Amino acid sequence: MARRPRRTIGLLDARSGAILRTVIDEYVSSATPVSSNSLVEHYPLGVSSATVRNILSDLEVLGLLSHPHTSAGRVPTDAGYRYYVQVLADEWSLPQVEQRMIRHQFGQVELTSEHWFRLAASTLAANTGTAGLATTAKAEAARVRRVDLVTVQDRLALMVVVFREGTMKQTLQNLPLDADQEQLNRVAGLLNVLAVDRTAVEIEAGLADLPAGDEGNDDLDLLRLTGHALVRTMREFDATLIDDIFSDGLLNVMAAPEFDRTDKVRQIFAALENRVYLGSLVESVARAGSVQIFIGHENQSLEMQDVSLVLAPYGRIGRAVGAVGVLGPTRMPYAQAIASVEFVSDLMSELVEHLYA
Amino acid sequence: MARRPRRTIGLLDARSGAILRTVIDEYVSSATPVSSNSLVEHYPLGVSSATVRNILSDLEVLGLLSHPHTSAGRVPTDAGYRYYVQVLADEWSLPQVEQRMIRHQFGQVELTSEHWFRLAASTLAANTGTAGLATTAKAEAARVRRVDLVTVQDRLALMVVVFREGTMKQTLQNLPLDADQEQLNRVAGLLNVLAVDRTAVEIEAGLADLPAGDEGNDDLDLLRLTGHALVRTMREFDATLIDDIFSDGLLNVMAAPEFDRTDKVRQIFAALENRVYLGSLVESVARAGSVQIFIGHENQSLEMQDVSLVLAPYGRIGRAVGAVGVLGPTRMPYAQAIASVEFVSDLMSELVEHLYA
DNA sequence: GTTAGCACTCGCATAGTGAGAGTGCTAACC
DNA sequence: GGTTAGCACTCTCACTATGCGAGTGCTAAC
Repeated sequence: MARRPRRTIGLLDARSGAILRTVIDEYVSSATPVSSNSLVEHYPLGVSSATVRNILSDLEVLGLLSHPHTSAGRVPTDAGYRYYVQVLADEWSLPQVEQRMIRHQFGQVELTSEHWFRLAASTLAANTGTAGLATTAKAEAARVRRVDLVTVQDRLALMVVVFREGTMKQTLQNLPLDADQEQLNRVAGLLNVLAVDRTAVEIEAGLADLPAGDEGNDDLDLLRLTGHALVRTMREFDATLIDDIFSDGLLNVMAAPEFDRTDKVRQIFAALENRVYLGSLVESVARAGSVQIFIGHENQSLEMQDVSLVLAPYGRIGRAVGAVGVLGPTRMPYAQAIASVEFVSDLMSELVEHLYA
Repeated sequence: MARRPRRTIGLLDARSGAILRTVIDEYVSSATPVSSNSLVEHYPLGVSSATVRNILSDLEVLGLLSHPHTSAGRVPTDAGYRYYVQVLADEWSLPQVEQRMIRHQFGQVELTSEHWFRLAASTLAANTGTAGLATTAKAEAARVRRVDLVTVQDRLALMVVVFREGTMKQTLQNLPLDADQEQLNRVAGLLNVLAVDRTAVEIEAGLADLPAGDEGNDDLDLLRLTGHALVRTMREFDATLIDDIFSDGLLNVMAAPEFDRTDKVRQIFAALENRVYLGSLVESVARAGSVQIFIGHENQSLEMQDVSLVLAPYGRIGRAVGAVGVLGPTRMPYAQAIASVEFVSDLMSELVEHLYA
């Protein structure tokens, strides 16, 4: 339907765009299909409901809106939301007061990465009314910051590894001989020389270069043993897509009317447990290097067809990278979500920066 | 209604007890109200449905069964389940094959407490069709197994604490002066002398006994600083009721017909987030020293009125204690749940035993 | 291009109905 | 006295019918 030329935004002329935006804003806040009447009543559109109906009908033909049934109002489609976030959404940023408050909270909390993740998730949840997510930061290949060996029993030692990315792992290690803490300290010293700042591959190479034979040397034997255990631990860690994921506000999402039936809720939880898919999302967000939005059917994962994700990477691209974001119904306040996620991811990046000299 | 004396089990005569048990078994597996007819059809009771009806009616008067409405069958009440677990439930134990398989799995998994918790939770979930839970072990007052200090930046150090109970904590620590790793190693050595095997209170006392003044001594200053940070960390840890809780099989529970409405599901999650109440349960289970069952309304917590918990402590009473258990609808296979929880708690106790010389 | 007017569609709430399930009671039976 | 057959009674559930209200889509006039 060609109309007189107007300023167009994206594919739509200004008026159609404005109406689409209004429909989405209205639907996001009310959760009920939006009728032409309610639009002309609540917004100063300057046209009659009949005209609005014509436009709504056009938007439906374009696949941006849909119709639950004949006598119902309009509901945005995934494509509609996509157009909205791409073209229409007003720039929105967290109020300065909010920003200061969040910064303050991150300053107040104990200097522990776990606290940061939790705080990031809960901040996002609170600011968007959806579920907040935060994954731990991971590098392609983890590098050791420090290894320690602690006696537990005569022939059992605890190996504690701290990675440069901030995560820790502990494993128990059976020893072939009695070793006291003093000896373990010596071995740990050697192990640190071999391992600090190195990846699994590099450490393995270093182990191969150790003087061979020399069976009598207990320290060297223990070094080999614990070194290989360390490499195994690191391999396992490297193979993990997401080490840990923190979430908050899932109860928010459950309260949304689109999740009144339990099977929908189950999908969300199944989705969150699908580390493979989430891992691929985090990876793609890290590659993109900026906030990414996955709306409903755009998600490959079957469990995610009814939810949207807004994710942003944090950390240093190429080194340790994680993601923060929100998960909610496709009917989500995208502008706020994007702004909040961007803000928190910047904040997390600053914090991670601290952990690298 | 006095009848001729019979062998009575608990308060009920043998026949009434048998019928109550049958009703519960049937209801647990079918999830639909049990009618007098279905009982006489499916079980060799040797009496007519009319007689069964009389007995059911008596059991209802006693408050052990209830009636959704006139023309519906009977449903057990919380009191009915209580009587069942107390008096009626058949002894049940995990089949030997199961037991061996589970033992094997615990042997296969990497020697990391986190893996054990996850395995415990998933084992319980799989064996009972409900949600499996496992909390980390905690002592009244944590004792240090090892402390380490790692340089991060010139004036920023990472403190890694391993507790005897197996948990680890890490915090960042701002330093008043530049300190290289060598110096931190020296300080950490002193800190370990002061802290190993000690509680927060004891370490604080030790710090107070340090030679005063002597401002020029950097090592001593750092020792004081990190020592107090350590005490703070431990205090916070001691104040936490449950350090961490692992769960698995929540999707199982959601699939149960009693949780078809989302608001019921929300209650479960709210309940799991209620660390205070869960902590009090773990404590009471630890005090009791054996498996405890909390059925529906017996729970103080409002969110738990529709669920039952079967919990058992593991670890060494008086030292590190945690709990494993299952959470599900009150309509739960109690006998299996009790046996599974007991078995897994014994297994976890064995494993924890390993961590103490 | 816009708008008033109106017919049309469809969901939803309400009421009514019949079938079916299961109980509770009574009177007879052993 | 306990047990049982028989039957009336109650209540839910599924199904159908009905009317209302909401909202659209179309048409003809502006």
